[in-house]
Amino acid sequence: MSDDDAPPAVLWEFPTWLLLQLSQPAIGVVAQAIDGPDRRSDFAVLAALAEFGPASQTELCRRLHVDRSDMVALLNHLQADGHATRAPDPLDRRRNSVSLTSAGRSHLRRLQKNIEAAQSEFLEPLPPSEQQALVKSLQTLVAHHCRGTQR
Amino acid sequence: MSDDDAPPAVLWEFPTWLLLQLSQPAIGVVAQAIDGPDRRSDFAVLAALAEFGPASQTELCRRLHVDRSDMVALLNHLQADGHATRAPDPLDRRRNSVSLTSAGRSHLRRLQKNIEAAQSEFLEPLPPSEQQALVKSLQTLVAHHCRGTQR
DNA sequence: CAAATCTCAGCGGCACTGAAATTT
DNA sequence: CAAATTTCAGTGACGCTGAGATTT
Repeated sequence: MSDDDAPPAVLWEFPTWLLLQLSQPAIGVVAQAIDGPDRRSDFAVLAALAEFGPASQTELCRRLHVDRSDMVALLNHLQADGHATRAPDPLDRRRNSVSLTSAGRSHLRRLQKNIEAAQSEFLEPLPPSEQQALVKSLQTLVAHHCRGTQR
Repeated sequence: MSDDDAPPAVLWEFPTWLLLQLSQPAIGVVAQAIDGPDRRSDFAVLAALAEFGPASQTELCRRLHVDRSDMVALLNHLQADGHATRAPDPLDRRRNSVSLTSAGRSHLRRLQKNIEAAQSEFLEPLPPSEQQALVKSLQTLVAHHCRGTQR
């Protein structure tokens, strides 16, 4: 009987350990929600393009904390799926101007609905007041710890 | 001026995204605290052995949510460093009885002090009451989402 | 010329799978 | 025999680095 699978008590008090434990469920619940060949950051890229308009790859990297190399692969996929386009920026031809296609826009809407449902599912064990407080605390920590971690 | 590196507003409301953003800082602050060749799960293994006594590899996997293959590599390192030993379990010779050495025990003490400091640093942007509430909420989510995810 | 942007090749840690060897 | 345990080989996503090509 009993907790043969209980983790050491020390870990249970370490927020960084709890957080890492939750990474996998967080990835899983979202992966299940998007239920397709999409990478996890596809939605983030589409959302950034929708909110801020066409952007260079470097700007997307800055906004989303994604590595420049990974952004290349990400956009290769989005482009192959017809969700985004790359065009040389006439103002600075070193840059690619990345734009959302109309197919990409509707794909984004679909993804957003599913991912929002996944968020609710993820927070479901907490009462609403704790849900709000948790999100607020996480926002504070992200704002403090995720500053200029990209190049 | 202004927020040229602001993420899309939608993401900012997604707890799973916030959580994933915090993974890297969480890993970083702990990595800096242990400041050595230790893998991130070394401390967890040592703590489990200290709290529950000698255990089989499968039991450690269950407790720590670590894959059986990764546990092999983990113990190879701990054994090479003289922090843990493997001995065939006389009661069931399929099992290895993994034990903490005295060197491992003192290594654990040193690690724990440093990692506890890292936790404080990680939570430092939050007022103490929010720190407590956050840990409590994370514990609830882990308890709910991390059930039998191992084999 | 130096600096910025994009691309590609590759590395290392990590979570995981499948299969073999041993033992119950 | 089936099932459990450990081990190894290999896969794939991910974060990252270094170097080359192009443009400013």
